[in-house]
Amino acid sequence: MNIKLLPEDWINEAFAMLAEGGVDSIKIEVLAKRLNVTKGGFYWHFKNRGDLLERMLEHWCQRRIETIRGQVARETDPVATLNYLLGLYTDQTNPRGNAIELAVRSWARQSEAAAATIAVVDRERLAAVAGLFRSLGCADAEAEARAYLFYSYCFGQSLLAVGHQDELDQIRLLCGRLLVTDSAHK
Amino acid sequence: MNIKLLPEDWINEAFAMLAEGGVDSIKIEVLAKRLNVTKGGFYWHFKNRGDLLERMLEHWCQRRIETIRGQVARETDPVATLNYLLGLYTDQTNPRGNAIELAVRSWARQSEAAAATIAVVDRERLAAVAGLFRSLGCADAEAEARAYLFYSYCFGQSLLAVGHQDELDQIRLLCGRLLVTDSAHK
DNA sequence: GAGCGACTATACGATAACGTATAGTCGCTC
DNA sequence: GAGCGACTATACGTTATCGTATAGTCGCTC
Repeated sequence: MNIKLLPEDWINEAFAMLAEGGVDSIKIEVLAKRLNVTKGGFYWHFKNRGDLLERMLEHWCQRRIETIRGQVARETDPVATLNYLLGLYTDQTNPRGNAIELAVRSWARQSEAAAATIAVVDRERLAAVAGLFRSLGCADAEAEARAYLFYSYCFGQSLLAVGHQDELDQIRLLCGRLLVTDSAHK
Repeated sequence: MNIKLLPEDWINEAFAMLAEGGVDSIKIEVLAKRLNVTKGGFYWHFKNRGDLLERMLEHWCQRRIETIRGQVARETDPVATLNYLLGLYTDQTNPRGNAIELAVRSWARQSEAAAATIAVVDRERLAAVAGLFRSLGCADAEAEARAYLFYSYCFGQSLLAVGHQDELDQIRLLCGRLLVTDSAHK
């Protein structure tokens, strides 16, 4: 009756659970129930829970790298690209992606494998953004520092729980200026 | 034979577990074992697991507020204070405090109570740091934005997993300049 | 040294999760 | 329409954890 579930489907739903409650909240039977099947199916596709987690990391790593490469490759205006990237983390339009990002990073604090994965992704993203800053005329060291600050801000910001929306919008606008626009005026 | 355990002791050890593995890793029996007693004692001091978690939040909230107030009250040179605060998060000297900070924030994503707690702490800290920036001559809006950027950087930075130590030191030095020193030259 | 308050130790029942085993179903091909 | 590969459903054993109950111990006071 139902269309067959692919490993992708399990992984996707597992990411939803990850976003909602962290790695530890990924329970196989709960996951199966959310997909309206029983856990028997899970063990067809996956060796065990660890296998799922591994494949989630691979999946996430690949997508993140594809995405950042795509975004920078298509770049014409570095400032616009930086502002766009910034928006990915500050906009309320992508709460899920944001939650996943944080959850994976939280996961990395307990798991070597996850830590290794985010290290790969971070290197890629920092290199990409540092490149943008260089094309705005920053020297190598400053470009790297600005990239580092840039991503720290992106992630750290989702950890701060303050302010009302309009107030926040104002603050973030100014932050964007400090992070991006200022670097071009030199 | 053993000196009696106070609720504080339980809470402290629970924070250690929190730092190591997140809220979900706080298991009562494991906690008791780490204190070399059995869980019977736990239920003498605490109504149940939720009670422990609540009291941990209260404890954390109080300490964080005391700390930030103390640090700012004793202030003579705002730049030095800002750099000192920055150091608290970047130095490797306080990995535990850092880990707790992140773990509590991660916890806040699953729990209303934790979210409310960090909101209180964040408000306090942002107000304190914004005050420092104002005393460096920043206008209100800019001071708030800089404070927001400042703390986002602090937390976000512990989420980034890249670079070797010497490289990182260099980057962080520059970030400190972008965040703090620059704001004074206006 | 009896008794009490503040605990700790042990044992228990309940639930939830993991992973396995086994039997069933469904859709496709031949 | 038989058979096969790709799954799903059900049932099971095991372990971890929660919370409770109950009995013990320890140190102090009177």
